[in-house]
Amino acid sequence: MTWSGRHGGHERRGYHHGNLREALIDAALMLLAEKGPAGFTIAEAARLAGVSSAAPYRHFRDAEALLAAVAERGYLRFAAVLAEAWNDGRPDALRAFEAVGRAYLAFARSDPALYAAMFETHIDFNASPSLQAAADRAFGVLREAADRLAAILPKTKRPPALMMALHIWALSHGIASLFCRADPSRRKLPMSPEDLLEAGVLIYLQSLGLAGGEAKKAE
Amino acid sequence: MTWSGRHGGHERRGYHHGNLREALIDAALMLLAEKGPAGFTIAEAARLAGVSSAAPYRHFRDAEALLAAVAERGYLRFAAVLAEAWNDGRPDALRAFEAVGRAYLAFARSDPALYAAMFETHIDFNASPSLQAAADRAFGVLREAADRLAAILPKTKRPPALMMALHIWALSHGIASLFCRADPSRRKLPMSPEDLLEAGVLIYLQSLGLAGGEAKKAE
DNA sequence: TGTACATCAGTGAACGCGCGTTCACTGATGTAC
DNA sequence: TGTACATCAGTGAACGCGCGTTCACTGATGTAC
Repeated sequence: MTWSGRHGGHERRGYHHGNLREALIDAALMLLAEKGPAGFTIAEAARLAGVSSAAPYRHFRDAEALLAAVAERGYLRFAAVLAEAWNDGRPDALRAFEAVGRAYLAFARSDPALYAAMFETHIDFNASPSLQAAADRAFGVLREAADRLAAILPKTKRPPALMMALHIWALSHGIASLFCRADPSRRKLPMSPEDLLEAGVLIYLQSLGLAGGEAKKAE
Repeated sequence: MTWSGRHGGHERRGYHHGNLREALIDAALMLLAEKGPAGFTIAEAARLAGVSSAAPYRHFRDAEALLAAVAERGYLRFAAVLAEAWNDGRPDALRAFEAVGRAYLAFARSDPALYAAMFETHIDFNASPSLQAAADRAFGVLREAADRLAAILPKTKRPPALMMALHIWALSHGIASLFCRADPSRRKLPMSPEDLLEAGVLIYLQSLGLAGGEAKKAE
């Protein structure tokens, strides 16, 4: 496949690319998807973007900086996707919460390279405040949802909302990373990852006294 | 004992290395720990093992084959560690189950490079039957533990044991991979990963009707 | 309005380097007789 | 028991290649006046 240097409707006009930074992030993403983190090089990203191998250095100090930019974009999109699914807790906290879970898996599934760049690359979050902020924003959606859900649980059984958020995050990430991959390293599963996650979350929430009509019977 | 021990095992003795295959796996592991999957090369593994750069090709077709051998060793050790913690369900299923959880995290924590080679490298399990078997053996311990645990749950609330095993596996893996890393990409946590996992498992099992008694959640 | 100029994003050639891989070879080991 | 020989795990030199990075440069753009 050829990549003539066009990006998002911006026509390549000649000497100046116009949007090279974004084009390089796109290119890096394609390489990650194709060859994994080990097969990614700055030189090839430049080639994909249609510029000389020296050009990327105008925008990124080194390969790590480019990958951090990829991850940052990933977290921003991730936060947006989760927030949209949460929809401010509508129609009710539980259903919105489950929509968030499905959105989580859908994201990992539809863009595995991006997800891997976010969670499998060993990035130093401390090195980039904006990356840290983007990641925090994504987790913030989960945290907010857990808060709202905790509020409707009976007080006697209510655990710290932060812990709930961490449990749900870990379970979602575990399922995504074990069962949602596109490559042959994915584990086989006798059910859909979405069903597995939803069942797990329901069992978990029942224990916390979620009064969900048929979801829980009097003990 | 003579001045040159013949069966030292790790002693280089001249033209023939004697244990190069294992030495290369060791070397690969060190490199993975130091530089991550992207920084690993066959040439450097050979250098670390003290042989010429052509020598590894007597044992491994390419870098991927070496990494698969690393992962296979990892799964074998993992299975052994988990089986030891399970201890055939002693003293009782619940306590043994929690010991397995702790052993899971301890493994990920004490040997993050090995854990990463097993779960973050995108290996094709289908390409190597022995690798597949080793991985199956590790999951088999979890599966067996879930079976035994399910047996003591009230029939009305008992879910398929396979699903239980998958939930626990995903939760453990999620916590390990998010919060047990040794590098700066690890997320901060207001509690120990072990406590987080134990609390999550307890909440989950309570919902399945695990008889209360000692299984109280922390307030 | 036109023009001179500063700024900046790109070029392309160059460099040293280390990797993957092949090759004919060589030294050690085990074994048949 | 000794010896001849097959086998095999290593050597070391060689090669082509592509990467990372630097450098002086050049073309395009925006703007002050």
